[in-house]
Amino acid sequence: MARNTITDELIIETSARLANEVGLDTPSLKMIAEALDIKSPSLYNHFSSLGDIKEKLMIYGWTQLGDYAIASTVGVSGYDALRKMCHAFYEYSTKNKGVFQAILWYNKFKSEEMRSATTKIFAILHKILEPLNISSKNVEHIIRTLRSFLEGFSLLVNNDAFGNPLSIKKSFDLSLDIIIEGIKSLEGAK
Amino acid sequence: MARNTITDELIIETSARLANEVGLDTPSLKMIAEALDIKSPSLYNHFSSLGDIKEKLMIYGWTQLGDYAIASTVGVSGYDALRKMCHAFYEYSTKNKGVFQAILWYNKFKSEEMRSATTKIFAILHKILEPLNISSKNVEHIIRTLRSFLEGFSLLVNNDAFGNPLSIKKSFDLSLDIIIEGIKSLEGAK
DNA sequence: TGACAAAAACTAATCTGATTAGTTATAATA
DNA sequence: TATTATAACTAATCAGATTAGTTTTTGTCA
Repeated sequence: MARNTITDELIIETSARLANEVGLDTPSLKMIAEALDIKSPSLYNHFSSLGDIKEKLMIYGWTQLGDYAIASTVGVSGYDALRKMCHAFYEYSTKNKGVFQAILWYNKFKSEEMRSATTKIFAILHKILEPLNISSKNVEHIIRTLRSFLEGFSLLVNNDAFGNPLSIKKSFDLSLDIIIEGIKSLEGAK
Repeated sequence: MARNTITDELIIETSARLANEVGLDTPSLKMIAEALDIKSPSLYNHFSSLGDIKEKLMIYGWTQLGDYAIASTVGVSGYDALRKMCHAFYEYSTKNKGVFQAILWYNKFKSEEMRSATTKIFAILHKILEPLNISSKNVEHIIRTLRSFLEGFSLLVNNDAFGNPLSIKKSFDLSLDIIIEGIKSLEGAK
């Protein structure tokens, strides 16, 4: 062993902070190294490339986002829990823009590590949705609907893609109303 | 004037093709120049930087996507038109992955050119939604819902972010059902 | 028709940042 | 205390974007 002040975790946390401050594409090995007070080639003792760091950042992000979303559902259930979780997702994504950018690169088939970083949050989503009288074959589809909306909305907000005259919060709440009412009426009709 | 075989448009079209083939982040000035059979510094006679090219690609993408989406609604109206337009959006986005990646960078406040590239499609969306008995103050919010869902879903598909056991087409159609039913029931209740 | 001026292409050079090679220092452990 | 693996360092390489300066082309106008 040798000087072990700098851990892999510390590097990822530092990269996350920098990415949130300046955007994901911007932090270079140089910036990360400087923030840690080492020289950039030393980072190769921990990661194989800048791309590798970004990938680990994605996994770190999913884990954090998952924990945060799950924590938000404590003590509630049903559609209330679903709403809380969506709000938590949105909050995390817009307060951690750089990490969220990394999260968007998620590719289910890339590695076991990636899949497992998202297992928990999917399991909780299932637990929330299953008692709601939704046909089990539709639960999986509905999770895709929610995910698409949440990632899309957060991305648009982070990019200032919405015109400003209209409240973003109202758009988000109304969107959730629409989706939840849509689920109810569709499943009621079944 | 001088040798005018290579136009700005040709450069953007070539970049679009390359981006769709290898991903937006990948095409370098070198690749673009090689595809056009010129040297990379010559590109600076047309664009100020690689970032500039990507921005023009975004505008090109929004224009193409807009035209394609609008064309899809010819001869239909109401929720049918809405569905067609959504399908067209999805189709374009997943068949032009690189350009779609650029489209995601859209920032409403960045330039007049960008705003105007999206004016047409928003105008048509308004025309479709307004006769549907939706309160006018909600039309704008609902457009945000749709946009979020469409961009999010396409992004997830392009990244192979969905597990495969389940049909993506069914997810998309069910999602549209949910959103449309949600709009109806919400507006009916008003 | 022929010379000019603007535009576009070229080559050569610079700069930055990622990555690799090879060396040195440190800390755990036997 | 000597060994050894690891992590950090410096120096070097490489690639790609960008800039500087030069040459070529072509539409235009006298």
